[in-house]
Amino acid sequence: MRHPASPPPATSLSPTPDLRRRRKDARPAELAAAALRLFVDKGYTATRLDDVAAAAGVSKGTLYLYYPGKEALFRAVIEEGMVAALSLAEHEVAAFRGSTADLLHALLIGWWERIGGTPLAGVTKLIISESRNFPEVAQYYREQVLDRGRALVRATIARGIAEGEFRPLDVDAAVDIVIAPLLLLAVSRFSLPLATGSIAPEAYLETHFELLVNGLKRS
Amino acid sequence: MRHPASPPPATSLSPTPDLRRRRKDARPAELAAAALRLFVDKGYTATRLDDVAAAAGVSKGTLYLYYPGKEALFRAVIEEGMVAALSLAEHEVAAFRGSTADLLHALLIGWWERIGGTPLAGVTKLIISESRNFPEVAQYYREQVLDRGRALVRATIARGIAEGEFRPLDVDAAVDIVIAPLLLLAVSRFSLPLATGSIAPEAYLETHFELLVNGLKRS
Amino acid sequence: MRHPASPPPATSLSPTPDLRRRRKDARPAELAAAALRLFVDKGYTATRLDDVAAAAGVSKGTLYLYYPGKEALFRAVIEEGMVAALSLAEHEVAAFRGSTADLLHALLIGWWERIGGTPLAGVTKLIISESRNFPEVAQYYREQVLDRGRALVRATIARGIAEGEFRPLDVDAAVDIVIAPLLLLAVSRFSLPLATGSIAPEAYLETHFELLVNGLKRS
Amino acid sequence: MRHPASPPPATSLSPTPDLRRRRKDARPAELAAAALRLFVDKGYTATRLDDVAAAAGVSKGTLYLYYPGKEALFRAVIEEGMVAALSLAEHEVAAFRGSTADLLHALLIGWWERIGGTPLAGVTKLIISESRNFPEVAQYYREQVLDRGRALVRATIARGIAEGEFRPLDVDAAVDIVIAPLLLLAVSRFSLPLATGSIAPEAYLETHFELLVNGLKRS
DNA sequence: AATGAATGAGTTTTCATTCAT
DNA sequence: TATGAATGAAAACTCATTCAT
Repeated sequence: MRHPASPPPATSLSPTPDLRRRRKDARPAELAAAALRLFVDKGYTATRLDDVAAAAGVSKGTLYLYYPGKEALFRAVIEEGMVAALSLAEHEVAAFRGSTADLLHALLIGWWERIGGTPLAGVTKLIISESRNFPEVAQYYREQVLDRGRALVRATIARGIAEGEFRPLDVDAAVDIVIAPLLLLAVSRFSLPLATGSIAPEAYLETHFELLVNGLKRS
Repeated sequence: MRHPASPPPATSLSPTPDLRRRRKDARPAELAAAALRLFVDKGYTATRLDDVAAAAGVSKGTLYLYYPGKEALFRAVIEEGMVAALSLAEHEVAAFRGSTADLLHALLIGWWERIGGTPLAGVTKLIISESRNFPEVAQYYREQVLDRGRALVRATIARGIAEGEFRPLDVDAAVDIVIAPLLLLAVSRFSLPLATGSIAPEAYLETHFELLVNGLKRS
Repeated sequence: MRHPASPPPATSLSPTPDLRRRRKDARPAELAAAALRLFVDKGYTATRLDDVAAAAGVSKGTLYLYYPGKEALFRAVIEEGMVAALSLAEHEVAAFRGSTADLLHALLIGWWERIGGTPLAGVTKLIISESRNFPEVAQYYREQVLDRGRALVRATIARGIAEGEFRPLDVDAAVDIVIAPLLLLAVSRFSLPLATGSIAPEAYLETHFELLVNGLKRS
Repeated sequence: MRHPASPPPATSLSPTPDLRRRRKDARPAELAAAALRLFVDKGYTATRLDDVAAAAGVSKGTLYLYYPGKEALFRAVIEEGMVAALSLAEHEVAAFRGSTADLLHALLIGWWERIGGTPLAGVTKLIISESRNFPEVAQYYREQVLDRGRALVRATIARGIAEGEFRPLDVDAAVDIVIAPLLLLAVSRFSLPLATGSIAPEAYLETHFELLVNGLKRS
């Protein structure tokens, strides 16, 4: 604890209060979160910046204090959050001890908890809808999210084959079969129920896992 | 009334009446095809009717002779083609004689030939992107396309179980697992390669089928 | 008069009436004229395209049918009219027969009639005000208008010296002294009366000429 | 009340009070100088107060501590400096002893040294560009600067005529001819080289003077 | 039927001004 | 005094829709 006799240095040069500072620091993320919600719901072009501002509780002009324009806001929305979630998953896979089936199960559950069941899942719909209009952003997403996610699943399946737990098969194709239902589940949350005619996401994932493993497992 | 056997006299004021008639009859479909291409590529809101008209080789005003507005054009794009393809599939399934695995295989191949590999596949991306903005259209698509397609797959799996070819399992969830890779494949053609990192669609479908059956089949 | 038996060829392919065509052809010049008036009066930035459209009697959107944006309108305003007037003057100078003093007088009068006394004079104020904001346009104006105009005066003075009518002097500097009052007169019409405290432009030009010649003429 | 001989104790809460005071007193002039530079370069409307503040090294809010708004800043820019320079010239003319030609020469040189060659010359371009948007400011400038400057030249020419050094002529028109090249020279420094195609300002002024006098002087 | 010029409501973006700190 | 985050009115530009021809 600081000695009571020493007053805090009166820095007259930095009178900016903490409250304002904290607000300013949090703004970009708040704005991006509001934008994500609306972009995912209505699409990029159909979303008005007026609405984004209103959803974030600021005026239209304030948006431009933090992002130079609508497209920059879009980039921020795509390039945020997802990458952090992936890094976490990569560490977990590296540290996992147990059967490959359990690892695969952990991957599915982890995906749901940190991506599929969160607002981040909307990014999937957004990137599907807008990739043609933003090729560089799509490129970034592909390299930093899709390819890394696919590598994670590929390593897991390869591990299962190497250890004799899974039968030999076309690993790349299997990766797609693992991933496809996840992506559809994510997209379904923000559009039509393309997947999961009626069942809950958790049950859906369990069935997916069960089918997968019984298909992959050496009979 | 015109006599059926006598062709209309080709006056200089109405040259090539047949050609124009044929052209006129084909117009709506041509316009819808052009609109589909652009809607799928850029999204509904970002597509300008100017561009649709140009792509169809007509003037902007002409669009309004065939469709009352942009939204009507969108409805036409969604509500056309897909339903016909489904009816065909329904008849084929009903008439199929052979193992259920073969039927499932025929379904996947038929889907690719009549939907997945054609411009119609773009409707899938379009519905994902725009369903929130057009709830009634989404409702129509769900009932007339998704539900009927899912019913087809469900009947097939149920047939396999009933005949002892497949092991008993949660049929509804299995339907999703069957369908998800198809939808992702369709969407991938018009956005990012979400599925099929590198392999050809046909090989992708074969692997999907192989994995499915070895997972479904009683071991 | 056309023979009554020969009907005008019914070109069903070009139903565009002359009236509309004539209107469309005249539009760019009408818009540029309105823009010139407002740009000169208020300045480029302070002029609203809404006002330009209103002054031209069209809607805002119509402007964009003829010019891709505000800057293009500015370019058109600067790059039109002045050059044609200059070409005319160049021909007149080349064809002139008479004393150099008379030629100089004709130049001043001709300038007033075709530029200084017309709306074109406003371009001078406009280019002064905006040249820093539009370097390429300024470059064009300098080469196509200023330099050519200056060359005209220079040739005239050189002619006078060569024929012994004027005394030898620094021709380039003299050119500026000839031109400066003209430019100020033009600018004065659209801003403050920088020149011509009170007298009429014609009298102003006559005095300018008289002073010039009595300064140039061999005493 | 503070004793005049004892300087204020330099407390840690108000460091460098003298410097700050001096800074504070100089602020309005510093701000006006920065504003002049930018207004002249880009025009009044196209200049952002953000940029003025940045150029003066203060924050945007600080501007409003010294001027109530953008227009007030414009007024200050116009109404400062020029008047002082004129008063000086008026005194010099009144006290001048020598030939009228020498006086005229001194006027031209003095103008260049105290106005034409300094940032003040920019005011000329600014007034030309903006007079229509600020009629009262233009009125002030006309009365306090233009009319007084013109009176100075008029008195000089009249003196020459009265003393038999110049031939009789229309004095008002002659004033314009004297002034026009100066104004153009000033404007040229901040826009296109309307005057002085290539020569240096000093040589330009000397030629102007020589031409003028040889035109004014009794032959 | 077909055209395409014209419209004006709607959207993005800018910036003078305010005000809490 | 000084700051700079926040505002919102205003301006450039777009595009679905209309309609005279």
